[in-house]
Amino acid sequence: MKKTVFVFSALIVSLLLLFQLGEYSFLSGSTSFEIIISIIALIFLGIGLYINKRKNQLQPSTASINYQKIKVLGISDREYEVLLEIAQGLSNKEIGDKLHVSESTIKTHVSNLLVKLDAKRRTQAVQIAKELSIIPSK
Amino acid sequence: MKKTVFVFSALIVSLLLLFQLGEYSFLSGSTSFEIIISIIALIFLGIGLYINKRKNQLQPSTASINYQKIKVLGISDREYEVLLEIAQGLSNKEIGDKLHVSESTIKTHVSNLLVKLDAKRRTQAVQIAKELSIIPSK
DNA sequence: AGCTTTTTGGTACTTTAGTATGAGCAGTCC
DNA sequence: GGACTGCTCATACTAAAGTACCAAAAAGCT
Repeated sequence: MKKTVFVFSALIVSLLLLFQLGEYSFLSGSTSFEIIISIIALIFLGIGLYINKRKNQLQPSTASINYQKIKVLGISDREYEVLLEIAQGLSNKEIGDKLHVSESTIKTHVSNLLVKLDAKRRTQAVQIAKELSIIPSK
Repeated sequence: MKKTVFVFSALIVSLLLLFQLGEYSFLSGSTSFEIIISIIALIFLGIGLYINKRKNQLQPSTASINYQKIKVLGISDREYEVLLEIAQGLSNKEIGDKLHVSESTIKTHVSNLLVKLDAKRRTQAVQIAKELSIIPSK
């Protein structure tokens, strides 16, 4: 991928040089115009790619969560919090400690989550939740 | 790869068109210079963002698995198979049926995996494995 | 062939997960 | 104020998951 980009970039640059040095620029009689166009084109291409990089770096964590689907499934705020902790691999006891409630409460939440996500196990619930993009995939 | 070639081909073509347009506008006298510049800027910004999108769509699925790390951790082929099934949310019994071995065998594999991945639970093992990029994140 | 690793399987046991049911409490909605 | 929803917690139970330890084929390596 990177090599291809580099090769084509080099191709474009050489094309520009050809226009500059070749007969085309002679016929048009306007040497400076193409230079300006090229520079602007490259600058804005660079800007587009920069936004790309920015987005790529931000998205994996933010990765558009489908809040609409959470509502449709009837998952409450607290249940969703528990779901996130399950995805982190915590036990019911650990989640209870983290959210300052008893293990019993977590068990209730988990049980409700399994029904709402149509899962048999917490591992399956996590998989389904990621498939539905209601929790980040990493 | 093919898409990248296509994108850059389109880029070159649009460059040629712009030169043509530039030539024409100069010959015809005084077409607004700023408008041409703006159009060029927008087109190339669009191209940059298009490359962005393609990259974003390709990466999650291709998401290079770190086979090196699997070896370093000493995870065997069979253990890795089991790990993938765990990530899919299957129970030990279900994995056993799928791989045509007993539940006991799967338990042994899982136990070994937990040690090698330094996890306490299978959910945590999945999380760690995804963090280390040794299994796909979705 | 001899050695090592992997894969397989078992028993016995502890721990965690999940189900079913009931119940109290706070806030919201007519 | 009653109905409703969400959050909390408990008990009692069943079902998985996980540990520890052992052992024997199967496959790889030298």
